[in-house]
Amino acid sequence: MKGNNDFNSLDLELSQLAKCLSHPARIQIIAILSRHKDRTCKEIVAELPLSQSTVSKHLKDLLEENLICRKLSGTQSLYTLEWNKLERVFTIFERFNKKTMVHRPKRNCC
Amino acid sequence: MKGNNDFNSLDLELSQLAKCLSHPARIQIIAILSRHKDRTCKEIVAELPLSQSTVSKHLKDLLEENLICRKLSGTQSLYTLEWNKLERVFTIFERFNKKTMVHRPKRNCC
DNA sequence: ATAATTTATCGTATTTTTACGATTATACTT
DNA sequence: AAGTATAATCGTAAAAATACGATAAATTAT
Repeated sequence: MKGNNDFNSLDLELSQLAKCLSHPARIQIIAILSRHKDRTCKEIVAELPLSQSTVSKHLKDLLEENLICRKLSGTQSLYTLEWNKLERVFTIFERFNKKTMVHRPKRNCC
Repeated sequence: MKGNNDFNSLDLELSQLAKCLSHPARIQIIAILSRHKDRTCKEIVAELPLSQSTVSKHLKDLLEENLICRKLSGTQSLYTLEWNKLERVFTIFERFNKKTMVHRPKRNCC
C-alpha cells in the first residue's frame, strides 16, 4: 500500500489479515488445510476452480502473511496451516468486535 | 468478481465482508461510527488522512455492503453504523473460526 | 539417460482498487 | 439573489489483484 504511516498499526494489521480472507479461494485453502494436516499444491488445486498457477499465487499470498507454511518433499510442496497465526487472526477480529460492539446501544435504552 | 458460481456462498459472503475490512480507512470509519451514533462526511474526513472524495468512495463501498447507512440532513450526509450487519460480520467470522479451529490438533496428542 | 511429475515463476492481459482534484448539485446563509 | 458549505460524482492516473498459459527447475520413475 501507499502512505500507511498515517494509519495505526492495529488497523493496519487487521486490514492485512482481512485481505487474506478477501478471496474465496484463500478462504477455501485455509479450510482445506484445517481439515487435512498437510496437502500438496496439486491436491489443493484439485479442490479449487482455478488453474495451478493461480492457486500457486494464492498460496504465495498466504505464505507471505505466514498463515500457511511450506515444506518441500521431493518434487512436491506440502502446505500446512499455521495454527498460531490463524488463532491470532481470530484474536484480532475478536478484539475489533469487542472494541466496536461495546458501544452498541442497548435495546431498552432511549 | 468473475466466475464466482464456482465458490460456495458462505465463502463468498465471508470474502465480501473481509474485503470491507481490508482497508484501514474502512476499519477506522466503522470504529468512528461505533463510537459516535452518527457522523457527517466532513467529520469522518477530518479523522482520516485522505481526501474528501476518497473518503466518500470508502463510505460508498461500506454503504453498498450495508455496513453503514446514510441519512440526508440538509446539505450534509449523516452516516450511521448498521449494527445488525456488523454483528452478522462477526457471526460469520466466528463461524469460520469454529469451523477451522475444531480441527486444530491438541497439544497433548501425537 | 530419458521421460514424467510437480510446482514456482514469467509474461501478459484484464479488472479492480485506491487516490486526488475539479466539478456539480443541493441546501443553507446573508 | 448571491454567496457559502457540504458531499457525491466525474475524469483520470497509478497501483494492485486476479487469472491463465507457457516455461523452467527439480525430483522421481522408467
